[in-house]
Amino acid sequence: MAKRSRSFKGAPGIVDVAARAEVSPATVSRFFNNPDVVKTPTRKRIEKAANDLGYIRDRMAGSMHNRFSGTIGLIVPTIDNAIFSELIEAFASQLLEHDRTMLIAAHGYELKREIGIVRSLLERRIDGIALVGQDHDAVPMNMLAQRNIPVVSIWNFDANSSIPCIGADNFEAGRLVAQHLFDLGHRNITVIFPDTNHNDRARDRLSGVKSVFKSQQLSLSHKNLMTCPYDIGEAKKLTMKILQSNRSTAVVCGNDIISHGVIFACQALGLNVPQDLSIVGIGDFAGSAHMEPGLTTVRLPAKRIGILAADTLVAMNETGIPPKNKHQEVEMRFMHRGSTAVV
Amino acid sequence: MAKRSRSFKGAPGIVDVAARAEVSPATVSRFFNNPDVVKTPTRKRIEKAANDLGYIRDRMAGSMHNRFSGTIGLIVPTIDNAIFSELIEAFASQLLEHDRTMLIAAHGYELKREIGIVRSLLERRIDGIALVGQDHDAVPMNMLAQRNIPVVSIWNFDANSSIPCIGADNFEAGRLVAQHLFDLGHRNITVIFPDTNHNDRARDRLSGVKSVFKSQQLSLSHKNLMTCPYDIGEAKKLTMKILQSNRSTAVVCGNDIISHGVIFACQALGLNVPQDLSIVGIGDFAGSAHMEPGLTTVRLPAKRIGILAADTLVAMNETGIPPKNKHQEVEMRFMHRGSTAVV
DNA sequence: AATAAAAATGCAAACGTTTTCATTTTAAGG
DNA sequence: CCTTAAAATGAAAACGTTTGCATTTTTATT
Repeated sequence: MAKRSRSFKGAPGIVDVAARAEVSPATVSRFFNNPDVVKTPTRKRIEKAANDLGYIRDRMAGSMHNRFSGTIGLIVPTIDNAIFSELIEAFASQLLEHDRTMLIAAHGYELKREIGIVRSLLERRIDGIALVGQDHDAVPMNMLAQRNIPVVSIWNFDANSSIPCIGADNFEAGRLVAQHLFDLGHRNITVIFPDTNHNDRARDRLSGVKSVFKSQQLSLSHKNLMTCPYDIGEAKKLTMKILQSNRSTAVVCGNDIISHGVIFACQALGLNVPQDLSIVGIGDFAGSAHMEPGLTTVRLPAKRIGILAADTLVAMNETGIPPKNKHQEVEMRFMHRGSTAVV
Repeated sequence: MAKRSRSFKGAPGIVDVAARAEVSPATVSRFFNNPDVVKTPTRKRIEKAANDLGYIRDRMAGSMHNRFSGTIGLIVPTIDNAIFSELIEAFASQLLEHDRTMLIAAHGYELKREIGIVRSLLERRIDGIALVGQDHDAVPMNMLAQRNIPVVSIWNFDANSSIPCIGADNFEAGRLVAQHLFDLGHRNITVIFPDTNHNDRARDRLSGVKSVFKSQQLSLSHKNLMTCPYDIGEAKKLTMKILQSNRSTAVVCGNDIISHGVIFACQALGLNVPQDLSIVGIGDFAGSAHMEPGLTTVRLPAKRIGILAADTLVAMNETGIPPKNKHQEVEMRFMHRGSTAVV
């Protein structure tokens, strides 16, 4: 029986391949990492040997030298929600293009959980990490900084962010939808937003909405500003309750999820959208374009953000460190659909 | 300057902690992996040293001995879709409970891509992997088998599956919704399903539907069996086209996504659901319960599947290998909501 | 208090690669 | 065909842990 160092574990190692190809392990390593430095005939032999043996390299072992693991982390508030799924998919696919893989975790909108997650990712030696938003605990940020791990903040654009960011201008998104309603003549407007604590995206959007109210000399009181979780059912329930006493002509929702709930609530109550009530969302998730009526909203290019984030992170650890353009803004698009009309 | 072997890289290593705590690296290692074998005072010293230094262990280095990396893979057809997001989130969270992390990738319903993905995951030394469905290319399955990597098939229950599986009886799901329509008196039924090639879930559901047709002596012809991708917009478009010439009283959809599209199509055409058309889906995704009308469907416990899958995989590499109950069936629930009515 | 057994710790050899440096082979130039 | 430079390969030392074995310390027993 030939010399098969690792065979008892079931898998051949680089030395097995080397032996079979009659070269040194070093050359096999080069074959995989830097193919053009090995002569063609040798290359062929190694390739054949590797195939015959079904060799799969152990990047982990390699990473002990490399300092790079080929794995990049992504932390999102939640996976189980249309909001981020497009982003996640795009990020993962683009990483695959770069021969990297994604390690993902969700903190469920509890920023404190991020510290444990970051630690766990760090223990697995990630080469970089993408974090949603700008609000983060100092502890994990320090862990990352101390280790010089490339970090990007995604989703929200902030020209003053200390770490590189890739995202859309959420203030502007909020401004756009609110202004749209005012332009249609609405003056009695209800605003339904998620909790803005530890959530810069929602906070910025709300600021944008408020800026329009202010410019119109209107007040946004407690009575017409409601808080609602990221859940269609909750949004629907809440809306059905407030619509009994509330005579608004329009609703601004902090995101499309809430909008869906509001629209369903109207349908349940027999209200006509947009004749009886105009509704706007932010995000343009799957379904928003096709529901009836179509939801007027702002399209945030989640896919593009995911791709840019992946590219940026990979570039950060391939080149030196910080990316040329530290703050990358992606364009939004206002989508005027059937859920809004003149008052 | 103290001896800091790895410090130039920015991060302290186990020997730095050992030096500071005045013990050997071996003891520090034990402190982390098997705390109860180290005496309390020593433990305290190590803990303090590790904290002072901000030490984060390098599991990768440890995995060179361990054979376990603490990382588990999940391959799904798609991330960007309500179908699997609940599953993914549950799987990831449960793994975190077990101090593992998830490596995830999507093949976009192209089974051939699974081979590259599996290879990539294997190179990262996953401890186990969960695959959606039973239809898989032989190549990746062999790679996994050769290496003795625990594998579970999730989503679909199949009592004869050669690998462990955790899922629901999709045949029964199809049977349930079709039978429901027949029980309501429907005889002219359109069936809209995703492509069943390389998709055992859809295939089994369709078989279930067909079994009802057969038992009712009805035929399911080309004319009333349509294929449609997993996309609300496509489903809506298709439905709007076929509803012009088609006088069915009910539609069976292969999944809730398609159902949503069908319902929106009806609303766009001014048809009343369920009076003019009854609609059933399968899955019970986010939104199905709250849309108007609520969608009659079958609830597949995605969360439970995710948790069970995580637990099973972890158990598989903690105990010996194969789980006690190789085939785990999770219960479904038929959800009768507003989208169906007597003809 | 002495001895045996058990518990805690240390030493040093792995784990499977990559990489530096040295050596051999090939190609180029005259 | 010989010399020199360049290209290809090999030998061996890392990388940061874990772990088997040996050694020391503690606890229990008489």
